[in-house]
Amino acid sequence: MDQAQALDALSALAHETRLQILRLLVPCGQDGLPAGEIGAAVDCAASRLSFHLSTLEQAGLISARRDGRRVIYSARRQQLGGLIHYLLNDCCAGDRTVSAMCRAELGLCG
Amino acid sequence: MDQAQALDALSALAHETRLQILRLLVPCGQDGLPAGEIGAAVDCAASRLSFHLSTLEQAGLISARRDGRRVIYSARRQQLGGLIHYLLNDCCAGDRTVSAMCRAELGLCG
DNA sequence: TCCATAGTTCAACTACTCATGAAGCGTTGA
DNA sequence: TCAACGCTTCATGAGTAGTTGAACTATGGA
Repeated sequence: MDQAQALDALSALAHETRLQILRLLVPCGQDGLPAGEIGAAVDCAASRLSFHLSTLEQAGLISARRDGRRVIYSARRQQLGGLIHYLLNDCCAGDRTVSAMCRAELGLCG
Repeated sequence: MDQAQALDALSALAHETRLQILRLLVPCGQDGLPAGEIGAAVDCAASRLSFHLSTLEQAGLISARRDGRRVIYSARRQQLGGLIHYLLNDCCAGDRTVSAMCRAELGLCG
């Protein structure tokens, strides 16, 4: 992930509804959720939801596939990992204070 | 860090100049850099720079102190770590794919 | 006290993002 | 083939973020 991609991803995440959508989709893995269920969960009108989903998709953070008349969205977890990787490595240059904050989450020995 | 703080931080980071500023400040640690040097490094007019610095400061990502007639800015690395922690833990719920992407940066044994 | 330096704040403008409702497109079942 | 469903796209308007240059504040030195 380069700076331009990271900026796209950060912009996409910097919105309450879209962050909510991602938090909803990550645990669902590859199965994902249809747009309608996402809209109900985040209490969002169809057209607005579609806008937010397309923003997330353009940023590479989610992907869509059609299943009959429904469209299933799922989180692209590699891209999310890539963003965090970018923040840690390229942006924070492996800074000790920053990385120490993250170790507990990753079951580390360091 | 809660969702509101994370959203502030993400918004602040989602701008090329501000991301550049942070990448500049992190390696400087507590010493930080005066506004003038930051402006020269990121090629940014004074008033615009001041605007971006205040955005980063309001988001809690940098802090300012006066030194004579200069104002020294330094990265608040704990907040940066907190944001990454939030993305890993609260947003991605410790997802395996996401955390695997980050392990290499942290010198992990897992 | 006066001037120069270092930054910040303000006002005006531009550009972009977001929300809304209506119209449109693709799919399914009668 | 027609209506219903699920979702997307479009047009519009409101609000917000970003840029610019001028004016302002604070500090230090002559």
